[in-house]
Amino acid sequence: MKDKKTIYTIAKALELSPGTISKVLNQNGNVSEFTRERVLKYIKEVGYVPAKSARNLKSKRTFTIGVVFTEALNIGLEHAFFSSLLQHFKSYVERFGYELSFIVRRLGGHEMSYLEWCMNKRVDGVYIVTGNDQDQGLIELIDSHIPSVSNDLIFEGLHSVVSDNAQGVYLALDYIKNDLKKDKVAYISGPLKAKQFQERYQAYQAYIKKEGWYQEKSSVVFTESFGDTSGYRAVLEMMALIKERPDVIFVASDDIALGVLKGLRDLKIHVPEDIQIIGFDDMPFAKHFTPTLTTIAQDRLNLGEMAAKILISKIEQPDIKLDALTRIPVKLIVRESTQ
Amino acid sequence: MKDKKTIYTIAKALELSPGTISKVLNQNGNVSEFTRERVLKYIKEVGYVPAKSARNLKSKRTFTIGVVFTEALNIGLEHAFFSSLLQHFKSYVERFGYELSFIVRRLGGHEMSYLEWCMNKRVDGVYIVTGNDQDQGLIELIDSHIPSVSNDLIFEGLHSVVSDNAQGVYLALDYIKNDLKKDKVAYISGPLKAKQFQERYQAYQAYIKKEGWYQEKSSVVFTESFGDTSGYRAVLEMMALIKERPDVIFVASDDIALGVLKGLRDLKIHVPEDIQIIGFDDMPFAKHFTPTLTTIAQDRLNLGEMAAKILISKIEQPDIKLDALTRIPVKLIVRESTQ
DNA sequence: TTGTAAGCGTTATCAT
DNA sequence: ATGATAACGCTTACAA
Repeated sequence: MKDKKTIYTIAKALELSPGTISKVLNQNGNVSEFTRERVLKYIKEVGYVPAKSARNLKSKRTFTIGVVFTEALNIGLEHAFFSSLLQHFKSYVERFGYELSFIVRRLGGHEMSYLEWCMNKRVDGVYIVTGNDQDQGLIELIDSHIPSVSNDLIFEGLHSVVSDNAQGVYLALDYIKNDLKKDKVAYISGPLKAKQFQERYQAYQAYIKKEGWYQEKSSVVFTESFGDTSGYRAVLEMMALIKERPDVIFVASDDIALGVLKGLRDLKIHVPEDIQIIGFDDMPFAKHFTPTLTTIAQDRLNLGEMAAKILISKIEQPDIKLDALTRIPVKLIVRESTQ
Repeated sequence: MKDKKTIYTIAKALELSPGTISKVLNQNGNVSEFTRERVLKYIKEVGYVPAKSARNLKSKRTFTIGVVFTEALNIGLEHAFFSSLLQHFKSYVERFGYELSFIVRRLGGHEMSYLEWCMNKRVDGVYIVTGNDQDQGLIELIDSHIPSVSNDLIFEGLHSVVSDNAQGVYLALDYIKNDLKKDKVAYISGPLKAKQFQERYQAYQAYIKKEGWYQEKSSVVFTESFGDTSGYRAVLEMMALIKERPDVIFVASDDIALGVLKGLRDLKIHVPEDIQIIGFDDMPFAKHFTPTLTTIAQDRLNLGEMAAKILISKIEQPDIKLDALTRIPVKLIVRESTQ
């Protein structure tokens, strides 16, 4: 086992002072190009890496980003869509030397708010993978001076990186119109308390209105919650109440669409022969549904990486101003549930 | 914003010395019960939490566990089964004040081995969610003095917490024999380079032999890899070569079983009418397969938590000896793919 | 351009 | 039982 290396041992080996080593490590201060090279070379040679704890202690920076993964759903990492965002975010920030730390509500026996936690841990920034916008603690956090970014919530004062929901809805509806040549469509939405479902619903309404497509009261159903069970209930309700059976049902998320598919199967309504289905998200499993699901693919890689990029720039260049909302384009993936 | 709290501010407020505060925080040293209570109460009141970086710097402990998530599969958090283990592990260790940090191979521009990383970060222990047992770097890490535990790999010198694979195989085969009343069975195995697949295969062989069940050469097929694509190929191969069509195919993992289901569908072989399928794992999506999958459920909660528990005790009581292998019972979940 | 030295907030070892 | 004080390994003025 190699013995412990510190800037002192390095300084001694190179007959320099610790301060100088520190300067080359932090690429600031004045160091001659020659010394710089020499130090860098030696460091690489012996595989030295600065002790984070010491650096953090002194510099008040931790190179750590706090992650908010809402506990409402309480499935955390098991949720495929958000895990995927997190995965991409993580890979990106790691390239810049940051690491992630999940924000936990209790530390050392003391129950604490998000903000308290972040201040105690001295995270450099906060990444909200998914959160609950009713959560006062979250709002307090967002309103604080700590840089933050979200891949989910959208609201005042928070920088969000989200999919272009309106574009997604138009893509789906254009496809129904131009390729499927249908115009009797129904819509199953997630709960409107989520801003993203609001956006999708508004776009849907706008499109329908513009095209003057047939709609009846039950052509739109809102689910109570987010999972497939909600979708199952919603489609049963819709089929029970609707007068003219739609040609296509557009479902606001794949999770919900999974339940819709199941509901239709139980009703002996065939997909895509009797009714065609289009989802939204392209969650990893959508391609394994039976039938495989046509859907609007969110660009998870881009969502996660863009959020990472923005957060890092907010941390490292606090002065530059950024737009509060970044939209990531989506695209249509055609599979078996439409034809 | 409350002002920053340190043991100094606390000491001052309570008219004590910083050292005393430190002592009560660390439950060691001599502090009168009275002072203890007083400090504890005050700390809770103002929501103080020790600055980790300072503590780490001084104590050489980080209360951090390094996580190895093999890069071979390269899907990391997106893999539902392992994410789930990680999630449970995480929840458990957090209750004891530990946090997780993913082991990354390059830090600050320097490419490094697992062991180097762990030493530099000074993690207290290592958790291998999933790893590649060919990986020299991993082996070096395991052989080091750093406490470690695995939920996947099994080998010399490593403490593993894994499912009782043999029990799982017996459960499935007993079910086939006693409930399904069948005895013409085939087996699709994952690659034997994974120890867990070895165990399952051995148990299968032993059972078949004991019962004297019919087997031909193609009654067992090994996939090349882990995903559903492998399963698809394997079942096509099996169906092409096998002489007497089996009543039941037992598949060594749900991931692979997904592909098997798809393969059979393409072959117009109905499940469960023509052939019944039993998987292994009970990954979160198995209940959404079409048909839903009968499978051997691994107890993910228990696997993750037991690994956590063991690792913490190895860290905190290095002297006590533990068995090198902990088996977690599995159970049979009957769904639509058998009848 | 480089060296010196004072912290950063803890813990741990001595004194008291 | 409590209080001073010296590390821990780094950053950052400031001095040389």
